[in-house]
Amino acid sequence: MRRSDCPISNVLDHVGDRWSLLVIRDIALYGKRSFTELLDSAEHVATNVLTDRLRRLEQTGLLTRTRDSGDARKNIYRLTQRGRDLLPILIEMILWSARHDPQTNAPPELVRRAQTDRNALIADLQARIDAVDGR
Amino acid sequence: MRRSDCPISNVLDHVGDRWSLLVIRDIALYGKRSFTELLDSAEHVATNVLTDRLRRLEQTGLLTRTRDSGDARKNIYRLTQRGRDLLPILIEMILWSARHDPQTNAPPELVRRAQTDRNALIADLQARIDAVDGR
DNA sequence: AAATATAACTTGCAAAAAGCAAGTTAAATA
DNA sequence: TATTTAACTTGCTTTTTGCAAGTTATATTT
Repeated sequence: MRRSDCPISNVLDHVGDRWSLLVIRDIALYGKRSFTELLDSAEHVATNVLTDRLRRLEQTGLLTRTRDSGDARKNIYRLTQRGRDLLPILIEMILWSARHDPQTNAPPELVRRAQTDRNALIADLQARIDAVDGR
Repeated sequence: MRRSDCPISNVLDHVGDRWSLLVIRDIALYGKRSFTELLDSAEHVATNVLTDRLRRLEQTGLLTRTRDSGDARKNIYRLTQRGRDLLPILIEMILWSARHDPQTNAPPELVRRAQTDRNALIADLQARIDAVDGR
């Protein structure tokens, strides 16, 4: 499983594929929490791949799965603190694309705050996640 | 090729696999510049995969390939500005592992500077890359 | 000059992962 | 009761990865 003791390699062992960080993104930034919501993204992940990624992310402690108390068919996927702490990596990716690939739709206001007010932005985004999760 | 206009997805389209960012790491942080040096990492990438990743990273403008003037067998792989600008992402990955997986060998001094003196650290790392590349 | 070594691949093949469509099960809604 | 929805699961094909061996051009050693 773990390829080396390198901290970068370690992160890639968790989320170093084309889908895992998109799941994290959808939960962290778009407030998605259920399987069908996560399925419904512009990148069109296959159901079996999404099932697999959710299981792996749960197993490695990046998110939790609970049954919806209101609708027993639904699972609710929430980020753990480990998962929420991937936010800075997502932010840096947004900044990279904003700089080097302006065709992507990085929200200008978010980019501006990330550059001027990084820590406060991250705190705000964390707070928003907590709010959605009722914390 | 591009799955969506999302800036995060865009970065993953470039380096969203288990090897590309390790190549970037080895060039940016360990001063490696040739194929054999890049082969010789703890994670043991296969030659055909390394060849493929170098070609892709070159095609998407993250690095350049030139012949070594001293030894005509050697290629020299250097990061472009696009590639060097991935450094903040690598830094955040190191911080994540330092926090959540202390078994990894994140250099404590680098972690400390990343937390207290982020911009200066990144400038220093950039300068070191430039120095290796003779800029 | 000939033999050996090195750098950077390339090829072939088996195994793993991804992608796609269709099917399944349990729970909710009409 | 019939239909819809949520979350998978299965089967199958394509793509990617991993591993070992082979190739070509250049450099070094004898």
